[in-house]
Amino acid sequence: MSSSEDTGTLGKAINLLDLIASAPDALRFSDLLKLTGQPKGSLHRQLRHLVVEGLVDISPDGAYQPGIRLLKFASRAWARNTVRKLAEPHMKVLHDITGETVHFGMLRGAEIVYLDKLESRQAVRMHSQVGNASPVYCTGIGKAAISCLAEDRLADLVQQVRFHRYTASTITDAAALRDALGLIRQRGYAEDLEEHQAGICCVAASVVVASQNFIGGISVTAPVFRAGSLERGEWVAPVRRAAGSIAEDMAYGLSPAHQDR
Amino acid sequence: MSSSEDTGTLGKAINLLDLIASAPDALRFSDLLKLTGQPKGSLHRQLRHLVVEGLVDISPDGAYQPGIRLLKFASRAWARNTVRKLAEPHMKVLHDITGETVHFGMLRGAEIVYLDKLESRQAVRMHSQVGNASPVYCTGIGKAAISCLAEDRLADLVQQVRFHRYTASTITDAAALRDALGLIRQRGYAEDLEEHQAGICCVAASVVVASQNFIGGISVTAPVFRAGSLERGEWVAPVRRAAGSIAEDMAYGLSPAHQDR
DNA sequence: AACATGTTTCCAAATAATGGAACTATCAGG
DNA sequence: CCTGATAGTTCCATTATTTGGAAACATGTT
Repeated sequence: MSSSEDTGTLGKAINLLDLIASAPDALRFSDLLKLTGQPKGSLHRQLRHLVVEGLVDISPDGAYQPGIRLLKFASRAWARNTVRKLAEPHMKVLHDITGETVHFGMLRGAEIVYLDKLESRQAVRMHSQVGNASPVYCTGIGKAAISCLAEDRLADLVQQVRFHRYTASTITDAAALRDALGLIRQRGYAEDLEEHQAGICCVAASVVVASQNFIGGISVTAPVFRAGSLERGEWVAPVRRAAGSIAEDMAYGLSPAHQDR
Repeated sequence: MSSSEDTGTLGKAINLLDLIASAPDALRFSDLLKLTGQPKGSLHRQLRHLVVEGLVDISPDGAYQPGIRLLKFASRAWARNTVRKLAEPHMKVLHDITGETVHFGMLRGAEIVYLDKLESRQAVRMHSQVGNASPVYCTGIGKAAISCLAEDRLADLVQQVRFHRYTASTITDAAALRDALGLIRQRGYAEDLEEHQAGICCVAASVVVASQNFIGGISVTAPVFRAGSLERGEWVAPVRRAAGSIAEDMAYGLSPAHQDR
């Protein structure tokens, strides 16, 4: 099918895990049976394997949900991630300038995965955002990131997107998305004006380092009452500067000249 | 071997992932070759599958590390985890009483995985603890948790443990661990007196709900200069109370229908 | 240029996954 | 207490996948 390499048994298992992780509600065996269309025997075996390995847990009411063993893996993934470490100081600078929430994320499939977040008040729990995956078409970082893709890859990606109307302003079709991307390319930055969450908007710029196959972005997010067009206008330059610095560090800091550890 | 069920291909892949995630340094292909003892062909294929699935990323210098796709999975696992949600208010109470860092974690294999953390100052990044896995024998929660195990299961677990001396006070053999557990059972709470990190100690109590196969604990952690025997003595009752409340909520709150497994 | 080290590809043999069907458990209603 | 419906589990011959040795390929070193 389409462009995905075959990963055999593992791929099937992870697809199942993804299904369980992506579902809005907890799924029972029979829900999964319908969703996957697999025979009972196969599905049951796959689930048992996932459960034994700790990638899936069975909740007290018999529903399947992502397992807590994943926390350990993710904790290591985050701690090791060089890109994130490298971006951190630039996020701080941007955060100091704007005083608003700063996000850093990267493209993964047709979603943006948030790698880090800096918030003025640390009231909101970190896990509520880091690791979260949001659709490309309704986030500033998402649109900024894919505006840099080559046409063939963009076409592939757009085809994968399943549009969902989160708010009245959400982009809900490919044509509108392409229009938006045109404007973003022209301006050099992206905005999300309450397209994902009502009352929240952001200014974002892409961070793309072709040599490392990295496609992502950085953004400043704020509630609408603190982010009128005036404020957003003031954020554009700092956001772009931060994005540029991160890309530069990535391209430069990790070249042959630099020694690791 | 020993007591683990067979999970075929998936199990092998996840073992490999665990190896990559658990290593203190980034591993290259040949490191993994030595560690796993597998033939090149097989290892390469397994790694490729993990990489394609996003469970493993290849860093710019060619080393393998846990993939950022795991962040998404873990983020969901954390958000969905009913036990954690249920424990949160009791953690808050304990945190208000003591003013010190509160941890909540559960047993997974021979390790304690931290499910949540409340800190007076949110200076330390959350991912630095949540999802972290620490050995049972040198953490308060770990010792409290396993002090409640039945003898046969405890024996199994102790056999899995590979003791490592983190500090001068670390328990480094099974006999000493069993002694410590005896005292913990007698007292009804556990302490970690700089056994994992120099300068850090904690008071912990177990949270065990047999009907839900949950084994874990809650703890108050502080630097030694703020946690003398006087202060620790004052924490014992609140910690035990919090542990008891969580266990109670778990036993009552979640079972309209009694499930067995 | 020759070598050592690290990585990828290939394919017949060995092994594991597949999925249909039969079986068991649980529950609601009469 | 029985009956049928829904949910979950086990079994096993067939089929597809993983396995691992060997050889090719790449890259950096003396």
